Amino acid sequence: MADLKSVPADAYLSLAQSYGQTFYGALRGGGGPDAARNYAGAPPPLDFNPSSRDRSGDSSDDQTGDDEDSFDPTKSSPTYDNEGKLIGKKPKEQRSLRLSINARERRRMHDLNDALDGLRSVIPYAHSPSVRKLSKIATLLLAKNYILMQAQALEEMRRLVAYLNQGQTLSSSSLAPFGQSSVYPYPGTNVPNTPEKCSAFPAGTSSLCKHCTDKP
DNA sequence: TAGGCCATCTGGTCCT
DNA sequence: AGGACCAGATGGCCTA
Repeated sequence: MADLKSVPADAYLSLAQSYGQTFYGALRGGGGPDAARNYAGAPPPLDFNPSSRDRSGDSSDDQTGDDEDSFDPTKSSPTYDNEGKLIGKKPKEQRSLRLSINARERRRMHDLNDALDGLRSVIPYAHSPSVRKLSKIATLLLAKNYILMQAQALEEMRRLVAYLNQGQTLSSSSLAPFGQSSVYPYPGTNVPNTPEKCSAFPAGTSSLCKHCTDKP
């Protein structure tokens, strides 16, 4: 499903067009085996485990987990609140509440990342180990363009179906062979037998349309 | 080394 | 009150 083959090459290029550096940078990144190093990892486990994450070297990560923190006064002293809101609470309670909030936020971000992974899995781009995973912004932009492209393809298909239906009706009444009918499915478009440009697809040519693909 | 990307922490705001 | 959401700050990792 999420295969490059499902999208014509030119369409794919146009998909990437609005991306700019971010997208190309992501694709470019895949050179060596280490290109996908950090990005080849599975989505974060549901139950967060700092030791299982590649980026556990992050200093802030040391505070993750719900009970692992040996309270570091230099990092989060109760006095950090200059509004005085938390001053009245016991430091342990404050700390516990903070950790709980942090854990929730972490979970929320992991869910968001899981959703992004799901999105990446259904949009067409090279899912090869040698290609770096799309960044978040690139994923969103590519998905948007992909949706727009699919909508356009759907519309094109609808028009073609309408055109074919009409052609069938006319040919059954032996007016003209299909493709040479003087009647076109769109008002005001009396198309000659070999049109310069297919008016069925104003946005351009279509691989679905005989007029567009046939060379005179 | 600069820039891009990311995870996490944190405080604020809004909603139930 | 507690949870969800958001945006800013921070620091780490990686690549050109």
